Amino acid sequence: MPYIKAMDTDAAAKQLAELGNPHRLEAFRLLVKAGEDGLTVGEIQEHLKIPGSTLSHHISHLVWADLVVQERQGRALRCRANFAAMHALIGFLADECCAGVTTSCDPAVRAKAASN
Amino acid sequence: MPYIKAMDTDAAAKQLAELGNPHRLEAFRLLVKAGEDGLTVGEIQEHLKIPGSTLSHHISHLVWADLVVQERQGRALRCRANFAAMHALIGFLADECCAGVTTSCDPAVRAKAASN
DNA sequence: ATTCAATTTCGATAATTCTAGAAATATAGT
DNA sequence: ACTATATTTCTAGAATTATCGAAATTGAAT
Repeated sequence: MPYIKAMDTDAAAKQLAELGNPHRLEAFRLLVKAGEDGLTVGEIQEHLKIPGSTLSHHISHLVWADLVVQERQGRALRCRANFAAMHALIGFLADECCAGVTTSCDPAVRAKAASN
Repeated sequence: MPYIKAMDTDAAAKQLAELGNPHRLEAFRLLVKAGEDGLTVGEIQEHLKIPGSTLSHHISHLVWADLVVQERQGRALRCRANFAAMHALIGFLADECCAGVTTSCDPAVRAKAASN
């Protein structure tokens, strides 16, 4: 049974490639750390210190790959990591490297591991 | 406690970028499926059906990123997935997305999950 | 030594991605 | 309507990556 839903190689490659850029990976890391609150584009920019147009380009990549979702809040755009997509990607990689086991991102696995 | 060893963002980005190419991801998938036996470059080529020079280029990327190791066997080059590196990468991603839990690639977690 | 087989290196071109300034758009406040 | 803020879109150049044929390398076999 696939973790969330079957992911084909091309979709996984797309997401991996998007995460494979230092600026984008760092931005994504920040968003994960920020959790459900997410961060605005401006807040991300304060950390990355790169021009807005460059950052916007990178974030649009992450959105296009469905790794980040955006929601407008007034004149700011709030970005959030798409945790479900990330879990699916990790599940795909775990399938590749561990021959089908689920990841501990799976609540069921975490519960079992925690019960000790 | 990090999964295998701490991985910095740039190293992770490098590996993610290398896996983020459809040809390379497919080649890596084949190597994972092949397990410890690995595959020769020629065997990989039979599957991918791309020119040898192109394939060689892609494999050298995977080797450079430490995701694949090569060993000469007569006139063939046998390639193997670097499972330890893959585990470390998945561990890094899991840290990013699950706030520090280990992956089920971790034998301890797998044992706990299996004991039910 | 010659030949064959497996793979890499070279070299050139095509395609993609990155970067960032300038202009445009969207929203809120006055 | 005007102004300021937040962010994107446009545009173009620079840099990187992908592709693949041809030539070179490596090792095995005759």
